[in-house]
Amino acid sequence: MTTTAQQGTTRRTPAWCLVGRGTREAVTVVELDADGSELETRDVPSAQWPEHVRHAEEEAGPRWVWSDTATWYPRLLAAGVTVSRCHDLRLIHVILRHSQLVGDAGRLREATAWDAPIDQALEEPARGATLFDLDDSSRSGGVPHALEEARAEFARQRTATDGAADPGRLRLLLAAESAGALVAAELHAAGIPWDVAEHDRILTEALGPRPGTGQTPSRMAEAAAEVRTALGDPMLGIDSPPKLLRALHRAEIDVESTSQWELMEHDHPAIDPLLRYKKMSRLLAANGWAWLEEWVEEGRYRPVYVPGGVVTGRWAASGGGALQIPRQLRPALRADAGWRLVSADVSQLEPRVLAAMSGDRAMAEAGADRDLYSGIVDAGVVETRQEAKVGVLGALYGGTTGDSGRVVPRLRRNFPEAMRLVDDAAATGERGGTVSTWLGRSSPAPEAEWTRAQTGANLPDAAAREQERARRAARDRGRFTRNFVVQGTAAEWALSWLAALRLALARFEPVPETDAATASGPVFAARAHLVFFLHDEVIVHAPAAQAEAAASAILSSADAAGRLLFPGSVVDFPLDLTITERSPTK
DNA sequence: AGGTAGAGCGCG
DNA sequence: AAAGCGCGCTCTACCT
Repeated sequence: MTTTAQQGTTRRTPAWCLVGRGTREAVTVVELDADGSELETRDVPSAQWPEHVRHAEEEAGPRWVWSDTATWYPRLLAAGVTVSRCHDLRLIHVILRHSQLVGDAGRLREATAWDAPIDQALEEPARGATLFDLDDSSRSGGVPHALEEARAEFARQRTATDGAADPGRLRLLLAAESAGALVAAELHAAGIPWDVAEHDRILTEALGPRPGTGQTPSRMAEAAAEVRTALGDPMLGIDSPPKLLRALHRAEIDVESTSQWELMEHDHPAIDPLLRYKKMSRLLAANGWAWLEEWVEEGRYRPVYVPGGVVTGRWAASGGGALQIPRQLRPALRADAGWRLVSADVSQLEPRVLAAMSGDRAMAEAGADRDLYSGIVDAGVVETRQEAKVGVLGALYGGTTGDSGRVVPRLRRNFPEAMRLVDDAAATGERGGTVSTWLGRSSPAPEAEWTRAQTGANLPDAAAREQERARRAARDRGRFTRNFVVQGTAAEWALSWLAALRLALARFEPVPETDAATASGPVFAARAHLVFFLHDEVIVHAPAAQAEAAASAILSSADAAGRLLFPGSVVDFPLDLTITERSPTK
């Protein structure tokens, strides 16, 4: 146990610092030993709280326990303070409440304020605002920020975790989830460096020059005119699917919907301009000039990331469609002068995760040190890389038709352990059961309506229609649980990767702040930092001199994540990594 | 007028 | 070519 001398007395450094809103205008900090016993409690005036945290970080680097990272951490970041680790009570509550690894969840399973769905709009702390300007109901859907409630919840969570079937595994998940919450707040604070001029250039090239308000860009208007001419309907409202569908039928184009994949199968002079129009219309609506004005400020795009926003454990995002930035606009993501973007994505993360979870040696070998799909071809399982890809995706998603349906049986013969794992997960889901990820995040129980339909369909007098509907619902749920175990474990791998990476980057020596990067704020203008995360992909914004070191950190963090989750596994997680000034379109 | 469902399409 | 999983966002149609 580390000790520090302070004012003549010897003090044990805390393993945990539980913080909560205390008395008026103060944050109460309860320092706890590793075993949870209290060392010291103090009130810190809220104005001095960031300084207190900075000091504690330098001294011991405790794990900060707080109600909700999205509430507490932005205030520290705004004051230029980062923390190494935390325990996010809100996110962890959700995991523990549902996890199959937790035998006796006690009161965690009861509906409480900790379960309230949160208002996902992360509020910027107003200038000079303190935690005391927030009452519990003002955001986070009523998650309690007061000390006593946080303390009681933390105790419940510790009991549940200590008594879990595999506490070590679960603790990894809780730590990774919390680290993700820190990353999410940091990504928002730093912002994505966004080149407005480049974005405008891409829009102008694709759509024509920016039109006046309410006007259609010229190239879109031209395509629309071509469509109307080709369909012989000069007044056609192309943006209305029902009207468009009727016009297509009048022109004897036999489609059931107006979606592009169906249109593409037909040969008619209206099709090409229509597809071009749709593409342009989408770009304009989702990421046009209005988007640019709304979302990019001082060269930074700051989406709100929502850790734990997806049942599988993936993040969601709100604000400008952060997870759907079209490839076309990737070049607008550009490093500041003198800085670089270090981009990395994992090749075939989900199938590799499946190989590791199931211990399928043949699948691990197919991916060893190379493209997994090519490896499946080389192993003689299928003829082409495309077949391998479609087959593997079919295995993960539950595809039964077309090429994927044809290839999956071959995968089942060649990769029996991997296929058994996903097939079992599907079977469990079809029965209404619960499945869990590698680290213990469990799937939600079926809706009452789903269960009712299954029970009803089993009654002797059930109508054939009812039975068919119930069977379809069962298969739908089976595909969901099949994918849940893999998608969810891949999310755990990615969180572990992020967690290791942010700690590695935090150890980089600060550089003198450059004018260029000051838009990222006091913490991030002085060293390499994460600016983007998308399921299996990260981008680090780094001073040119730190770019190589950042690349190494990304690689070694991926390695560490693999070893942490799957000790002894032969499965590797290769990255595609580039150092550029401008993000490549790929 | 205002809320919501569905279509459609972007991302992994 | 999509299919089979998970999302968010914008638009229109349709409801109260």
